[in-house]
Amino acid sequence: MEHFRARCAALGLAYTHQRMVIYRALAGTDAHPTPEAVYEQVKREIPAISLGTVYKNIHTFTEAGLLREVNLLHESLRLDANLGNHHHFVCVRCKSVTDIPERDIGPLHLRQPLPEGYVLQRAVAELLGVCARCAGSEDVISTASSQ
Amino acid sequence: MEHFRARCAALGLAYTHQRMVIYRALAGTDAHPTPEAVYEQVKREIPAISLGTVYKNIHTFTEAGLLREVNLLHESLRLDANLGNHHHFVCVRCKSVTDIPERDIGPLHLRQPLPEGYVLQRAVAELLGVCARCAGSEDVISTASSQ
DNA sequence: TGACAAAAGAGAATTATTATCCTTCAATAG
DNA sequence: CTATTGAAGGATAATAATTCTCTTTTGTCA
Ligand SMILES: [Mn+2]
Ligand SMILES: [Mn+2]
Ligand SMILES: [Zn+2]
Ligand SMILES: [Zn+2]
Repeated sequence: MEHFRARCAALGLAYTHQRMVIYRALAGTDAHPTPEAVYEQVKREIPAISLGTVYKNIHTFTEAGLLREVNLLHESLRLDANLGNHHHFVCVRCKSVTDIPERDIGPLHLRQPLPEGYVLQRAVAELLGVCARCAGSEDVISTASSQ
Repeated sequence: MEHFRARCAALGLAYTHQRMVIYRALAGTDAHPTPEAVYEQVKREIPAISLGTVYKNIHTFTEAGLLREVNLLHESLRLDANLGNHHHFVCVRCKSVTDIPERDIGPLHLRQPLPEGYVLQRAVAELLGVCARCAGSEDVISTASSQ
């Protein structure tokens, strides 16, 4: 766990006390906190830390692969008038959402019960990847000058 | 599709031209638009419509069950330092996210190929429901559709 | 048709996030 | 062990998304 200094070095990131405490706040919980929650936690140890520093490091860590975003689509509300059961493919590049018919994926059955007291209403698969348009127009290969 | 007037009546909602056009913009696409995108679409037909009206009706429709939010966690970025493969249970009440071990759910294998050109990177299950704390603390007996 | 609650429009306010600008500091070469 | 320097931090302004407040208009129903 205290390889953090080495991991920063390996990633070409400067090691700072702020980074260490921010990362520790995240790695030390199984909740899925907001930047604000991380900020509140870190402030207990570094009262003078800036919220901007928390945001900046969250992005740095995410780009470096030390963290993941739970919700790729958090930037804005996204709506769906299709009320039937179906799954979603989300493009990590353009954030487009494509419906996937329910029958295209095996039923999401629970092999183990949920934690005590939890009540399940619905289960959907979220497929993450790159959509056709983004895959075709990117640095994958410069064969495309379409669109 | 033009039962919309009747559906409004059944839901106790006043029928307005704005509502009809907003709903039509949503029901007429398989994209998963933002409120802004809906607003832009609707403005073509009702140039004087207010963005607030779009937001208000989106909420009204969602509460009425005519629409769904794609992203329950859009209010703020949520972070995860657990890089291993696992699934998530999201509480529709308190928005808490609980890790579900990958082995607790059958592998999400695709029975049909993705649309041409799509590249899959990762697949996760999102279980929606009510967490133990929320289920235990409220009149959650009718957990079908509340928020 | 008239009364009234609901809905729409305008714009201010709030919240989440990002950008800017200046200061401080970690890394590293000498 | 310094000096240099670009990266990182802190303060705060700016932006984007969403909600709130207030006033006017409109749909519903008697
Ligand atoms: Mn959908
Ligand atoms: Mn997780
Ligand atoms: Zn894409
Ligand atoms: Zn809950």
